[in-house]
Parts: sequence; structure tokens; C-alpha cells
Amino acid sequence: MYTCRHELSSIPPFDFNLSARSFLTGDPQIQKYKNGKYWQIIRVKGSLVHLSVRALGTVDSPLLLVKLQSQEELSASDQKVALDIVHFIFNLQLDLNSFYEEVQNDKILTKVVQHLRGLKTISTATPFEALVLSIIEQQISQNAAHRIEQKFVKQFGDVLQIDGDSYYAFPAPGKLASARTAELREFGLTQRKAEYICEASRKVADGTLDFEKLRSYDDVNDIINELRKIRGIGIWTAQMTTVSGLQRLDYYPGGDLGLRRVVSHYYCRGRKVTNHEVHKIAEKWGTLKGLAESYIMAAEREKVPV
DNA sequence: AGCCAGGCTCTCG
DNA sequence: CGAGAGCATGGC
Repeated sequence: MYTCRHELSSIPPFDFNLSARSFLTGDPQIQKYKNGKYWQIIRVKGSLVHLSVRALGTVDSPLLLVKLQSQEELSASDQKVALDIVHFIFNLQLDLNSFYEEVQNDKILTKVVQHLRGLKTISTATPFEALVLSIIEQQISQNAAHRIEQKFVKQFGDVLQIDGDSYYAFPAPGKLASARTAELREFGLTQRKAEYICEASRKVADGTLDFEKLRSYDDVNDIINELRKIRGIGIWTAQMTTVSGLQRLDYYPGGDLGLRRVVSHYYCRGRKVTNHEVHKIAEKWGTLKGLAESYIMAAEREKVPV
């Protein structure tokens, strides 16, 4: 077992604990934030690495302590790859200040960002992971989805033993591409969702769906439209994948029941709103509407008063 | 108990 | 075409 430690800085402001808190319900063998520490398994050039992160600095002078543990010693370039993944997961290069300035003509969002100053979006380590999770999360409640995801990752993901404990990495595309839909259904997926996941995994495994290509697109709508060509991926799933897998925060929110509920709470005193109304309201959210969406959603979770 | 939950496709009319 | 059934699970 090899261990190494690094320090990483972030563009301020960044509140690590506030940002990582969304993983409260995580499975400790897969991905978890607890008592100021976040951990998960990542893949670095085919080998599994246990990653744990905690905050050392302050919101205005953020510093992360990153610990990497693996079976084989990591070369300097492997360590660099691992740190790049940490950088990506926590969106360390995101400059929130320009976002905060942009939302100033929306009174409600202005109040929300004051409460949640330093909140950054947390991403999956890979876009593939975001895609598969979004499919699983379609329509059902978060709790139901998390239960299915946990059983799913433990069945298909690779395992790494650390100090006698087992940890699971998210399954590789090839693994899911060769799985039978019947195997996926055992974990509570519908027949349809099992098919979507197998088919999409095959496209990723054989290169038909190339996330690196999508990453290079200037217009986020091109990414979303490309994803929507895949069976099982509608507007919601494409947006979820884009925001949490590719960290594109500049799309126009729409089609999300959860967002409608929270917007109705914060903007309309609980009166139900349509997607069209959400669109009208989101016009004042500046260019990073996906980020604004995650702030509004987090406001409910963090109980920011109306 | 039964209905809904951060959808999507397919099938009818 | 547009509306609506069907899906699987957990929580209330």
C-alpha cells in the first residue's frame, strides 16, 4: 500500500464543506462526505486509487489536503493525473465572483448566493458516470435512485481493499457494455433503463459517443442535442450529464420537476409553476444558469429562508 | 394502501 | 401529431 499527500489551492471563494455536503447520503464504500472528509475511488491509467480530501484553508483562501492511496506506487505523472481529477471534481478553477456579479438583478438569487457563498458544483470523475447515474435517476425519488446506484456500483464496479475495507470504483464502460440487461434489472432498474444503460455504454466503449469531442464544443446546446440522439436520453438527462459530467454550467434550465418545485417555493410563494415560467425567471440568472439552478436547489437543502 | 418522486419511450386515437 | 400508459423502488 502506497500513500502520498498533496495540497491543492482553488480560485476563491470556495467552501469545501458546503460544496461536499450534498454527499451526506453517500455509501461509505463508494463515495462519502463525513466529518469534513470526502472520499471515493478514482481510476488513474487503469489502476484504482483511493482519494480522500479535506479542507485546510478558509473560504477566501482555500486549500485542500489530498491523500492518495493505491496498491502500486504512483509515478509523478500518475499523481498529476489524480490531482487533475480532484481539480475537476471540485471545480477548483471556477471563479464564482463573476457569477455573483451576474445574478445581481435577481433579488432572490442574490440573497441565496450570500447565504451559500463559496458553493461550487461537484462533478463526477468522468462524464460516463454522470450519464449512467442520470439515467438511473430518471423519474424516481433520490432515495430510490441512490439505493439502486449503490447496489449497481457494488455489483459491477472494481473493488480496492484499503486497510481491510472494500471500496468500489464506478464501473468502466466496457463492463456495462458487455452486461446483459437482465443482470441490470436485478437491481431495480426498469427493463427500459437497463437497455438505455447497456446501449449507451456500448456507444462509449466503441467510441461512437466521444465525450472528449463533446467537451470541445463551444455551444452547450450542441452537446445537449448530441446526447439527446441517444435512446433513453431526453432533455433532463442530457442536462444532468452536461452539468455534472462535463461541468458546463451555461445551459438553459428546463424540464426538471425538482427545479419547478423549488422555484415555486422561492419565487411564487408555493404556487405551482410551469417550465415556461421557470424559463422567464431564469432569464435574470446570467450566463451560468446551470450554476444558478444548483444554487436554488441547494438553497432548499440548506434551508435558506425565502 | 396508494400515490408520488429531479423522465422517457412507445403506442394509440 | 398529442396525450397517456407503463415502468420499479422508497417514503410518506
